[in-house]
Amino acid sequence: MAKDNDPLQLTTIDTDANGANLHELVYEALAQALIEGRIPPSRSLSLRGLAALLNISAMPVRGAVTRLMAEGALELQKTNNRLRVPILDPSRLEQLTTARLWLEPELAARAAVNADKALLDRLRRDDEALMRALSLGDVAGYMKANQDFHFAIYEQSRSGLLMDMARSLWLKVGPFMRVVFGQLGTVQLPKDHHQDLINAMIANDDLAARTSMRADIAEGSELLATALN
Amino acid sequence: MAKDNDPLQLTTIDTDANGANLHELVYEALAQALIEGRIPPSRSLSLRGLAALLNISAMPVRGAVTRLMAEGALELQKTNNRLRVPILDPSRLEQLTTARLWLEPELAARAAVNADKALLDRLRRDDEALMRALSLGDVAGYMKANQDFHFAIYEQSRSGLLMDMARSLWLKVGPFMRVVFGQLGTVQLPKDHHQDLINAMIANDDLAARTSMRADIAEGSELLATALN
DNA sequence: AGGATGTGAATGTGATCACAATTTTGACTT
DNA sequence: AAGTCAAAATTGTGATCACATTCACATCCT
Repeated sequence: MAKDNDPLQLTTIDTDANGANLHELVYEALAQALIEGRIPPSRSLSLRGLAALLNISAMPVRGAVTRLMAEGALELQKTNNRLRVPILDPSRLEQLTTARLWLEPELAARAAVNADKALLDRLRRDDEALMRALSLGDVAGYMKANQDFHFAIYEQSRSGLLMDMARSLWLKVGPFMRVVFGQLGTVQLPKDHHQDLINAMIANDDLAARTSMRADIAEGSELLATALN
Repeated sequence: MAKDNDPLQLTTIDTDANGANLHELVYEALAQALIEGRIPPSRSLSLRGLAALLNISAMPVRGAVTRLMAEGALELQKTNNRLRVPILDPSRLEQLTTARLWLEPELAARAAVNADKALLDRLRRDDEALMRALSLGDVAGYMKANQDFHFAIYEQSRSGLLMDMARSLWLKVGPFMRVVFGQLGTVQLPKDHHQDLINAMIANDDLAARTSMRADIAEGSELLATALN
């Protein structure tokens, strides 16, 4: 049954007063939880359990989970029919990193061309939130602020298909980033490239944006790789 | 209701004598149909229609279609609740091409390192089938042989995650490739780079594999771009 | 005749039930 | 007290039903 002290902190589903479908809302809630690392890899989920947690039927949860399994963010272990976050073995991590190291610099370069004042305001705000979380030792807050920062940029690229690919990659790394970053503590988390990225956006310098983003991803992935091997 | 003369030619679902789930089989049948371009962009599908076509309930079809919508291979038009292949506008095609031009050469390079005799045999067989289809003016046969050729290589890369990304991209181009290639006729379809790819695999030359694959994708995408603009 | 209109069919979505397979549990045995 | 085994609860999957919305088409009115 549903635990009251739920560590997942799923966004409460607004059953009515919303145009979207229910399974869409469930998907977004679960996806956000995965990206922010609120679903630990060890945790085993169940359709009915999640449904009870959200006070809805199991049906929309099934749809949402099906989608997440389709993009490899969740998997159903065939041996024991258990729903889990797929283990990030070295090979998987290497492929994920390779893809991110190409895709996200590309998105940053495209965003630099389109950058405007609204983006800069948002980036500065997200960066402040990130630094604040770092000083407070708040890993969860760091994860969320970091995601906001990155996807504010990707959004500006106006390349929805590539951005969706990036989001799908974040879905798979999120849970493990959370674990590793929690082990390391906020002091060691990457942050130095964010100012470079902001500067690149100000100057509409796509080349600088590309290299800065690449450095940012490389640093974060390095932490993951050393911790997981 | 189900038309008897069904142009989709969905693989008949083997209800029993199979370990996999039903919605998994439906997914594979639909995905294969999309990649081979047997589902024209104009065609509107329905859950119950497909279910009747396969002599099963609408439930597994729902699961399969949900997955395909998740990866952007199908979409549900919000205005009229109709299930269709998403239109490949110029922006979408550009992003798709950009992604393929990075991803698939990378997969080819990895495959070249692992290439063995079994792969070469399979590539030669697929290439023969491709040439045969070309000479017969059989666009559908060309699509299938071309897919077999490419994914035999990608399989050899032993990079499942990246290969899945590639498959997801093919899902989105397939229907439009079929249309455009049908308009052009088999004479103009790309084929010259396949022998280069085979040679690169023989020599375990990852660099040559990368450039040949890039040329192959570029040529095919060029045809698409000129036809769709 | 041509356009508005209303009725029935078909759509995706969600809930509920049934079922086989698995896990967990709890009582019983040694 | 520890191991064993059967009963009960839980799992994902699939079928069936209900419902609001939308589409298609025949009908009617002007």
